Amino acid sequence: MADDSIPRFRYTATLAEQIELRWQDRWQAERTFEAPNPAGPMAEPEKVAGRPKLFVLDMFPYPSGSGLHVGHPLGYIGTDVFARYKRMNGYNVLHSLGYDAFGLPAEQHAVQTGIHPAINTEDNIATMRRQLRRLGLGHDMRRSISTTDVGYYRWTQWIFLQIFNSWYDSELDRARPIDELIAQFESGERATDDGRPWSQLDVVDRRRLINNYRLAYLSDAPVNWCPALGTVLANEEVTSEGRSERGNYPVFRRNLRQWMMRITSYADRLIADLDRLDWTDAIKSMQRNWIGRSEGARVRFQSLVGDIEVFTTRPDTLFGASFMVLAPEHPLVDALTSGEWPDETPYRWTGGFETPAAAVTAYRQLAQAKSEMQRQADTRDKTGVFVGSYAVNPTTGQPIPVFIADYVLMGYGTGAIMAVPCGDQRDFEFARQFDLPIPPIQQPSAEWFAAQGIEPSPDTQTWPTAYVGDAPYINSSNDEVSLDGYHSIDEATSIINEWLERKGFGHGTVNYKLRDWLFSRQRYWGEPFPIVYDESGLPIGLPDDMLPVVLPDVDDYSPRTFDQDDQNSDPESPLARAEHWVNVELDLGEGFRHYERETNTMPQWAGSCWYELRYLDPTNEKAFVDPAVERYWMGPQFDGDCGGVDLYVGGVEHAVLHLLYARFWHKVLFDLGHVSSCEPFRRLFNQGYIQAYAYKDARGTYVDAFTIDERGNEFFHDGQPVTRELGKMGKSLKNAVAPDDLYNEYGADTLRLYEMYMGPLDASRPWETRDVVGMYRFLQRIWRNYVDEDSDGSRVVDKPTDDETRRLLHKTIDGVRTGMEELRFNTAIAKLIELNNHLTGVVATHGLSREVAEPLALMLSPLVPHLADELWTRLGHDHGATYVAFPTADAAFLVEDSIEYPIQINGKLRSRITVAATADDDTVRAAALADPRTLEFLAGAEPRKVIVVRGRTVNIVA
RNA sequence: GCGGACGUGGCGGAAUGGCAGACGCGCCAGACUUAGGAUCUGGUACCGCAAGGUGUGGGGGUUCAAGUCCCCCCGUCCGCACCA
Repeated sequence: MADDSIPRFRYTATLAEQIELRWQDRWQAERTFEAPNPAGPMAEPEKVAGRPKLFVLDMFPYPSGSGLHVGHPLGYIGTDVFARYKRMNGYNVLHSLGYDAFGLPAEQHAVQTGIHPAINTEDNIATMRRQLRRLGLGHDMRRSISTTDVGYYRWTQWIFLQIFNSWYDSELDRARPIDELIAQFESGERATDDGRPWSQLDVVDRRRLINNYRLAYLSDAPVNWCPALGTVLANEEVTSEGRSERGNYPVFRRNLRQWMMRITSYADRLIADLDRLDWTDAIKSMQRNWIGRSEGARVRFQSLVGDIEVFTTRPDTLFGASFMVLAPEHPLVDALTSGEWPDETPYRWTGGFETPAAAVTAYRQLAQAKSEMQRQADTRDKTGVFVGSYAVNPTTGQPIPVFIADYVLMGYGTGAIMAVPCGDQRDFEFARQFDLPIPPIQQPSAEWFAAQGIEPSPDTQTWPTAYVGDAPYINSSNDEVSLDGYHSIDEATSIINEWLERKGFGHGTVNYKLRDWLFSRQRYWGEPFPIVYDESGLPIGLPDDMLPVVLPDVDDYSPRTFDQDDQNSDPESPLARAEHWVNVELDLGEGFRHYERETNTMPQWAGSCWYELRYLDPTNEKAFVDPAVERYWMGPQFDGDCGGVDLYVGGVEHAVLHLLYARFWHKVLFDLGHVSSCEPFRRLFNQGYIQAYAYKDARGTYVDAFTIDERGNEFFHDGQPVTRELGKMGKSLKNAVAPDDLYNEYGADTLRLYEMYMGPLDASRPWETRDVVGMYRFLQRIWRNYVDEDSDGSRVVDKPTDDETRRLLHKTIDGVRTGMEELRFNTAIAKLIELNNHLTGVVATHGLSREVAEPLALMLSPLVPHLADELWTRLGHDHGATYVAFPTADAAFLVEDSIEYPIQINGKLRSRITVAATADDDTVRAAALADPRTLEFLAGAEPRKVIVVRGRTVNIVA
């Protein structure tokens, strides 16, 4: 294309870039997006007064070194459009973007290059800020913190200490300062765990006792040890195959001393408060599933070596418990394993081994090997062995055999179950596998038997499956309690629970899948714990005035990693090598003494648990956030509201971990009175992903997606056929499109507009570079309607527009407002295109009336702010459109003079009539019936019924 | 298996229970052009020359009226997954 063929002042990528860079500089110089606070160093009370506030938040990114692709900023553009729209509606909008910068990639980069991760992180953040700035995002840069800033993580450490110095009062159902617990022990109001009076405990015992109550505590419980990564992992970071989420390495259960957070104390509140949040059902249900609340009972079964406690959701089926199953690693298994097989032990139960001990050992090995083989191909065959001893069913007094089997998991409930084969499908299958009796305790309905294709019968040998559900109980009574004749699970459960409690065999309870949160990692690039140890080996929280505990500079950042299968290896924190840092002399109230620092660091999740709060008051050195500032931006807004961020936008990948952890921390801070909001994120919106086609050759290798020949429905690379699939955009799929390419070709406003136009923000959609041109053409047409392409002169005229255009303008304003409010920018843009298409016809002859030019420029402002500000100032205004009121539709122009009614006969569109908008139903009805086409279709017959829907339609039932 | 979301032209997608397919891409035609990968105008669900008919995964239902509400089935995607 020859350059001289383009009009000099056309809206090209070059012109767009000039406009965009100029406005970006001006916004920065004029501090356009700095949001005033009600108090503190960013206080501008006169700007805050009388305006509603809005806190818009993006899930902050990890500052990757590899650069952005067009998929990354989708959500950021969405929040920017919304924030800009709200600013124009008078809101005081807080919108910023920080960086979640601790974590593995920076550390690995440091190990490889020998450059300190802090330097690399800083570089990456600078790069990312530059790339995002080019998009024209209206962020308050003063608030753009990084989790790795000492000024930030000092408060992460402070919050850790708040959690460490708290306990959960289950009666008041909230966290309280640990001092209040100590006071309860001192006064005797609360008994110590072993009953000894507080005064008789020595200092170390007291500390040990208190430590058991802290919300952050050290535990020797089994944790997930990943030798290949050289660190322990949270349950949430381990896949269902027992491998690491990151890297897919084997993970082993090991007893190691690690920091835990008592998130389980908050399980019920984390579930209950979901009802008060404006989140999608999908995310809420993921959180509920993850917490996994189930109501049931704990029941103790006597055995020769002590009670075996089980958790069951069906205590009503206790009479049918005919055997027990323990997880292979259950602590009672060794004691329960008898010296030899009892008489008449079926051969099948023994696994073919001479002794129970041999069978148990062999089975445990098998179970372990199986979990390492990732339980591929749903081999759900029930396996297990008899341990050679019996327990007693408390309802019947009968001995029942005890098995171990891998279908019972140590990590859930008590790691042991009572097996009720007639009422639980897994137990049923196990019973069938081992020829165990299946005593019937419920009489299913005739319909059930019919559905199974068998005759009704209490003989469970004929049943193809277990029966689960309400049904009359049978064989369910002893001298003291009877369920026989009852037929609802709820009724039977409360009866049996009452009996269990009375007899001391058990009690109703609630069980959760959620476990306490493993909070320590053997990593360098993370927040150091504000914890030291004295000679007792017990942890001591540092006083606030010793914060921050700064991450020491070390020569070797690398974690000690091991062969991925070396499960006997031990974690070793890189910080342990910084001996001068680990060993400190501190005065903690008893004069200077020697202490050793905690050498673990916090997990990457820590920094993202509270960053939204720091945006509010990023420079505060007295507090993590000024309470008045927090109350202003995040406080409850209405009755029953928890408060929190007004709009939080991010991907579903954080549905569980980040959102659960952040809610937990926020609730602790709420309980302790540090924040006024009881939830961090009132409204959560999950943006979709930008997908892109990826192409694989015959060998299954991804090939460059930009050198594909498309012939009909077939695709070729270098002449070879390749297959197409839709995936996430990214380097590994060789289908990433860089924003720079779009800037060069079209400009940032076009890119913004295209991303918003592709579809609703919450849907994923494939990127099509060839579609971008549509938005480019639209902006060019806009430009051409305002500016003469040849002379750069204005085409705007100071005279009123015509009626038709005016009505369309107000309809557009109405539609655009709706789209903006509902985050459906695609429909808002469509309305703007319609208006502009109409204007294109008008402008050629009449010029562009200022009456339309001004509101159109303003409506464009949230979407294409650079172009809009340029047009706005060309209209004679001194400043950009950021704080100019968004146009309001005048209802007078939304009503038409006349309305065209479609006439349906028997629901089918047959004709149209046009009547005055003021016509009442009878008039419309008469006009419809007088319509020649209607008469033709009715062929003289009387209509049975005529329905007139004002302003919509007429339906005639013939 | 359980839970959640969803299914509309060649493609991305629009439709408070009230004219299905707004808007964009692509495609077709025309205008202006030495030229068009610029711009402007018109057309474009499917079948049919037309009149007309058929159409929102499939089947049933509610309703004057269903893409939208209800039931069943099929399919896609996401999460959890031997959770007692």
